[in-house]
Order: sequence, then structure tokens, then C-alpha cells
Amino acid sequence: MKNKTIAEMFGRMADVLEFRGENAFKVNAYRKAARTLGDLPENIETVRREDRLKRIPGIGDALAAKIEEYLDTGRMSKYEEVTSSVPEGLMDLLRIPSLGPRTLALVHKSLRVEDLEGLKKALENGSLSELPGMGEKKADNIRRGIGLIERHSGRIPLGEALPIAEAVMEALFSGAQVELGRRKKLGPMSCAGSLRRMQETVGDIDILVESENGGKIIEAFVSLPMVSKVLARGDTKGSVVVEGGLQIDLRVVPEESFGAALQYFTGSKAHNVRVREIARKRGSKINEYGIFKNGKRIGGRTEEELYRLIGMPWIPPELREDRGEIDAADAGTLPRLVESRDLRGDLHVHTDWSDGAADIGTMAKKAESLGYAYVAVCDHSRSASYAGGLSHERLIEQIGEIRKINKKLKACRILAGSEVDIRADGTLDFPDDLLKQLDVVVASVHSGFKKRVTERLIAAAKNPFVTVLGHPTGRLIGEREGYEVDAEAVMKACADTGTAMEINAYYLRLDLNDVLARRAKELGVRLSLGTDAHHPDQMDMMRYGLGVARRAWLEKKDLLNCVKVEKLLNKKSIK
DNA sequence: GCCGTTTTCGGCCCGACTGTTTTCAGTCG
Repeated sequence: MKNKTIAEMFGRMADVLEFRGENAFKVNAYRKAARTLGDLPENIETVRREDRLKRIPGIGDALAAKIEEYLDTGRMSKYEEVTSSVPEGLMDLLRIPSLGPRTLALVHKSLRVEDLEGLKKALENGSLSELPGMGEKKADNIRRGIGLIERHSGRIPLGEALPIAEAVMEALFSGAQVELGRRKKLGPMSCAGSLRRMQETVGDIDILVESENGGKIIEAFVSLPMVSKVLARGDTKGSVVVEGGLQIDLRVVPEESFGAALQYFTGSKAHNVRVREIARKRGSKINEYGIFKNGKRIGGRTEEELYRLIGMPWIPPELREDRGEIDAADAGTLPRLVESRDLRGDLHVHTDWSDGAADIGTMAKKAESLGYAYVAVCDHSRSASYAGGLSHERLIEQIGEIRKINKKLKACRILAGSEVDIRADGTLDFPDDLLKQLDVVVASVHSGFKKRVTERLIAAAKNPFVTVLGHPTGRLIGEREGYEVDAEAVMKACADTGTAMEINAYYLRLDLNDVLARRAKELGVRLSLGTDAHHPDQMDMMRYGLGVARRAWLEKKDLLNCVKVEKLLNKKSIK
């Protein structure tokens, strides 16, 4: 797909245009188009062929022409002209926090800085801090920014950030309660930002708490044991770095503004821009303190109130990405998102029969404690020798073992399954007559990442005994891109054959991701949540997969996990 | 560069904080 490439080109052009000081609204137009294209689940070439380019929001005559030029010739003259006007690599420096386009232009023009090395030198020899408008503190901030991106490219996975945020909030809750004394009750506390939206990675953590005693709360916050550095402490805002380098901002807001502040700090930015636009068109104004009409406050205590006052229902945080949720809210067609309590089971776990850490009974017990009605044991198949993949005989033995344990279980049923390898030649690792005996078959690619992956996945989908395609794109967050796969073609095959596609809930996979899972739903594909747990504790990662499902607008009916066990076992009813 | 229930021209979200200034530009969310 050329979508990402074109999106990156527009993004890069936006950077350069901003750097050159051109019209900020034009810059914004490029940036908006870049984001829309990056999120577009459909192949841009298809959209072009059907002459629908200009129907994409934010794409007008000029950008459509540029896209067409690129698709036809493989080049974009405007892009080449714009990017060649600045040294290669210079724009990468914009990733450094507290170094924006204006400052970059200044250091480039007056100090001839062209890359990170040059920037470091200018910081070292003091020439940067002597520039007009610059100073020691600004230089310090840029130094810290460089350190930040060098340590860990800026963002950390949701599955690491959320437990830290929860630990901090819990400690803060008791700490702040002590500071306040017993008589004053601490108001509600919530995380905000990309963490609350359950985005797959987060840059920093935002926490909001409602109280009239900001100073004391902030004091308790900066004194928490996990804090390694205090960046700022005031009456309404505190900012710290915790062990591991993650930045956490705490904001204390008064009761009447809590909802407005929560909405504001939850974002996303694109969502908030649209919400404010609409508020303005409808005669009111929204900021982080509330919603105002003719200069008079008319609300802001809760998010529900805020949305209601501009004429729409509350929008779940996972949807707030400006991907159509605002129009849907306006039209009253928001999805009824799947919830944790809708999930009847985990459809992908491993045991010590292959490379898992716990035995079948222990995994089942964990499933029971989570309130599940079923758990699918899907150990690796024979080709996955690195993972102790089961031989034909061992799998038959395991099926027998599972049937035996099931007789002793009450609430939760173990489903006999397999995570069967889709081999490099496109065949599956077990013959059909063995697969037929299983309750659940997850078919996954674990090798030959560059060998005709699309065709292999489609072939697997066509197998009548394959229930689910496991981690269909194979990406690992922060480690590797997915396979070269035509996701759209695979989805269509799954829709045709009734094969489900996995949202692997393991925090580094989250595969399918939100955008693709939503597209799958649109095409009529059922999704399946599995934690891929290799340890009972990892079954708790279901919440990350659920986050993806909700970000993908999925409802109960879209997920295989919400189906009753009887229906699940009757394969004809699901495939 | 996009867009249109005020508009095909003239708008385009809003405010805080920081660091540098002596009234404001840049950055951020």
C-alpha cells in the first residue's frame, strides 16, 4: 500500500513548510491530510481508481493532483522541490521535544546546524544559548529533549505504561489522603491522554484529580517513592519523571471544571479541534475550564454534560480520534462498544505442553478466576520447534488430557486447540483430519515472513477447520514492522470463508491494530481476542486487546469471544 | 491547502507555560 508513503511525504512537507515559515493553515492542511491518509484502511490506489480521492476529508484539488502524480509516476515534484530546499536529516531534529520549527530555523540559519551532531556542538560550545531569544534554560531543555529521544524513541507501550499509571494513582490516592487529613475527601481521579484512549503506545502519562487543595496534592505527588526527578511543582500542576524514564504530569482541577479538563486532556487533539469547531458553530465556546455561552459558564462538571450541551451524547475515550465519531455521535449512531463483561473467554493461550510456563489446569483456573466460560489452549505445532511445538501424537494426547480435566471443571471449559503454523509453502502444519478434532484452530505465520504471506494467509482462511488467523500482520511494537501482506485481500477472504481474525492482546503485538480491525468489521469479518498468554498472569493482558477492539468500534456481535460455548463448538454455526 | 445551514473568499481551536523579554514568540497539549 502506498498510503503510508504518501502520508509520510505530506507530513514531511508540512514540517519543511512550517520550518520555512509559510502559512500555518497550509501547513495544517498538509498535516491533516497526512494523518487521514495514514489512518485510511483502504488502499489509496483503489480509491483513486474509483475517482474518490477528493471525497477523503482534507483532500482537495491540489493534494489530489499530487497523489495522482505520485501514483502515476512514482514521484511528486512538489515534494522533491520542498524537501530539497533543506538539508537531509535536518527535519528529523523536530522530534526533539522543546525544539520546534522556529528555533530549528534559527539555529540552522545563524549557526549552520544541519544535523544532531551539529546541534550538540552548538549546545556544547554555548553558541546556541547566545542566539537572540535563546538562553541557558532553553538550551537545557533542548539537551533534555535530546536525551529523551535517545533513550527510548519517545513512546512506550501501553502495556508498560498502564501498570505504572495505576501504581502511581493508587499511591497518590493514599498519599494525598494523608496530606489532606481525614476530614477532607479527595475527589475523583482519572488518567487522561493517550493512555485513557488506550492507544497502543503512549508518550507520557497525564493524571487528573479534582480537589480545592492543589498545593498539598502536588506535594504528595512529587514525594511519591517511585519519583526519580521533579520537573515542576505548582498549585495546579506537578510534573515528574519516574523510574524507567517515563514522565507523569498531574493536574489538580476544581469540581466545576473537572469534566471539561478531563475532556480536554484526554484528547485526541484532532478530536478536540473538531469538538471546538462544532461548539463555536453552535454558539458556545469550550476550553479546559468549561463550556461558555455569551461569556457565561453553562457547564463543565462532567464530560457527559459538556458533550450534551453541544448536542451530542458522551463519546467513549477510545473513539476520540476524529475518525468519524463526532458525526456518529451527532447522528445518534455511535456503536455500543464491547465491554469486559461481554467477554466469555480467551481464545489463545499456551501451556507447558509447548513453550508456556504453566500446566493446563493452572491456566484453566486463571480463566475461571477471570469469570470466563471457556479458554482455548492453543499450543504451538510441530514446525515451531524453537517453541516446543507439539507433534501429531502429542497433540492427540493433549486433547485427551483436556477432555479429562474438563470433567472436573465446573464453571469454565477448556477448549482443545492449536496454534498451527502456516508453513512457508502455504500448507498447514497438521492434516485436516487432526484439525477436525479440535475445538479451536488458530493459524499463524511464524516463519518465512517475506514468502507470499498474503497467499498463505488466504489459503489458511479457506481451510474449513481454521477458526482464526492469529496475529495476522505479525508486527511487534517498537521492534519490527509486520509482514508484507495485503491486509485488505486477506480480510476479504476471511469475510468470504467466515474465518475470524485475531486481535492478539499481547501488549507488544496488538495485531490486528485498531484501524485494520475496524476495516475488518466493515468488511464483515468477525474478530477474535486472544492473549497469547504463556503465563497465567499474561491473561490479564486481555484489557489491551479489548482497548484495540473498542478503538476499532467493535460491538459484542463482532467478537467471537462473546459467543456462547455451545455455539462456538458447533463450528458450522460460526463458519 | 481546505472548505461552505452566514461564505467560492476569508476564515481556519484555544489557552498555559516557559524563557525571554519589557510586551511577546515559541512550544506544547
